Amino acid sequence: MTDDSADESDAGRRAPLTGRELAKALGISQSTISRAFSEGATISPKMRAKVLEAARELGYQPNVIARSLTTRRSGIVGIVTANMTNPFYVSILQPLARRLQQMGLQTLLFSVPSGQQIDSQLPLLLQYNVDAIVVMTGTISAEMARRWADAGRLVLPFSYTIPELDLPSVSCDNEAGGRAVAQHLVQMGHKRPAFVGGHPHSATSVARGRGFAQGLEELGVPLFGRLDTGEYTYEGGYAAALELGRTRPDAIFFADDIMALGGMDALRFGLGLSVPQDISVVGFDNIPLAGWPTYELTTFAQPVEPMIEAAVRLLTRRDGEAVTAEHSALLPGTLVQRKSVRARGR
Amino acid sequence: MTDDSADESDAGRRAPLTGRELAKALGISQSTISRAFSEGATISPKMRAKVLEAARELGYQPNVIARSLTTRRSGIVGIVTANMTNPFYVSILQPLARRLQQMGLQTLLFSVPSGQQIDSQLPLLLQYNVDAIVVMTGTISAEMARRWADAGRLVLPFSYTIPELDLPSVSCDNEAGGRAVAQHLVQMGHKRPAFVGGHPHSATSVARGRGFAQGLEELGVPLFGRLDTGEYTYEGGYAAALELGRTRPDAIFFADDIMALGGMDALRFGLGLSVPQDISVVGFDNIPLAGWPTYELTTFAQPVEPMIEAAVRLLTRRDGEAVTAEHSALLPGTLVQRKSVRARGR
DNA sequence: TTGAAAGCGCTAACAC
DNA sequence: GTGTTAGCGCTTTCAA
Repeated sequence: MTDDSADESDAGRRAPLTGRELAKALGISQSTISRAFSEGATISPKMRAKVLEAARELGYQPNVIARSLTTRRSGIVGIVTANMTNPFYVSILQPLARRLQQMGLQTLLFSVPSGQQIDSQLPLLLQYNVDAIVVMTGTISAEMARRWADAGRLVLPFSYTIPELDLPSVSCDNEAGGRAVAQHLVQMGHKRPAFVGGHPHSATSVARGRGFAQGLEELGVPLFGRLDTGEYTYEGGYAAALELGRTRPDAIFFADDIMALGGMDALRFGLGLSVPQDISVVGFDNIPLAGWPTYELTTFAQPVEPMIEAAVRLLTRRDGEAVTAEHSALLPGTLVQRKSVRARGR
Repeated sequence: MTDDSADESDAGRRAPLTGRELAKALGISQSTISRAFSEGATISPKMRAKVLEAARELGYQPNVIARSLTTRRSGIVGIVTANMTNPFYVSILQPLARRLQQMGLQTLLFSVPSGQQIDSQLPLLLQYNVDAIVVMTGTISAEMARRWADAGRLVLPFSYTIPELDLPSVSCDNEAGGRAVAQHLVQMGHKRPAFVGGHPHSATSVARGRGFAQGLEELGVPLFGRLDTGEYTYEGGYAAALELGRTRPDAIFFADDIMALGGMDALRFGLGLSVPQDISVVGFDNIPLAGWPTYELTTFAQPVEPMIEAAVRLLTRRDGEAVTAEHSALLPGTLVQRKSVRARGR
């Protein structure tokens, strides 16, 4: 490569300052520099102040890559996600990344093709000495999960659970949510409530559906119909509503908002029905779109803030404390009533 | 730390295999292992096959952290973003991350508070030996940009430009887009077209507005009104439309879709106007929402796929080839006509 | 409390 | 082609 800077001082190309260089400049040893930057190291306050001062002045920052080579921790959290077309995940991702940053952790985004097992990709993340992974989607094999746990790494399913594995997880109380929706619909006089689920094997969808069905049963109202779209998308909700709507339920509970919005559009534009006059619609998540005036979707809100805080707490635990399924956070959500549900005459 | 595993074989906690261990197992030198995993290294095909075979069998993978310590490249691309509530950025982020993964690059997500200078955060990224950063938002000082360039790192503004700096960028031809919208609206007989911009100093907003104004001028139609929301949000668009709508333009061009959707809702629900009967609305980006039946928004589509490909091409350049502003990709978009624009009688 | 020295797992000259 | 050797910039014993 031809370098057109003549001078040897070479103001530009300068690599970042190393600890050794800073040490030399201060006439001390490199390990003292290291100690100045380590939390509980044995170093006099005076010396530390001096080092930090000089570091700030000369623009020295420890190289985290080199550090993680010895400590075997990188300060990086991997976030595994598939379906980012779903606004709910986005509304998680951004604040989660920001909170982690505040805690001095970085976020490695890992996107897997929807519905795919994430196992094959994980060794790659392990190579990066990723401290933990937050899994927002997909399944992970028991063996791979154990490999991570054994390496002292946390695998944290977020907003869903993998029932077979002894993993801590952070999620909303989906079953209670489904039940709350059932109670609300019955209370509003609905007689023919239907349910639209996502992927039929996803624990999330199952829990919401079960809570809903049980809630109805407890109140003596039969579940009028049920359909699984296979995936949480606008299009999936649209198609499901088109099919289910023809059977004339008086309310449909969708397992998430994005499907509910697709469903509302299908009912309105595909079937010519009016929401909520002809049929009530309820969603789950409470994404920003749900509050827009065109939709005014009644929905069960996931407690996003507390969920993120719970995740951050688990992710910033010090080593040595094993984190097991017992540390899971199952947080309560709240029903947000808007205008997509209407009282039915009795 | 107390270790409660009695046996010394210690089946669980086993650290990943190192290159040296693999070498010993094969009775060869560690550098041969390294060569087997390096693209253009001088190693016999036979030996390489043998090593890779053994590696697969024993589950060895090179430690990328250690590698990046010597090579000073990490295989990580930082993506700096602020406003992820905007679906457009999301629709970029996911495919971009996935394409980079395919190329063997990882994505470090970096979220900065909206509107903030990103300079302060960049040294942190540099610490991670991030090879390049894709900047989707915010501004960066000339000095910081130079520091990165000097360190052989690419700073790539995506979907926007920082005019003052000699940086390559990938973006849509915003000015041409604005002009195309102007032509379309005039052609459809509009006489009082208005413009709603985002941040008044953002190059993107300025270019779209300028193209629009020039397009109108060329066709002899005066710009009826103009407003800047200060940020690209639904709420911003809503408020702007409320204000601008009262002056009775016959069309509003919003500098992006999310503002346009907010605008449509404001016109409909806030002002009781009907779109497109009373007023036409045009957006920019073509996010998925724009195609939903409630909105059917006519919009200028950014060429997302080509933009991502262009970005990936720049990001995967081999070192040594300096990448300057001349390598910028300014890609043409297309007007997507839906139902939010209606012909006006002459 | 500080310094010296070893090593984390790899790449890259340099020999052979 | 392959082995040897010297680092990359840190953390962490071990002495002093």
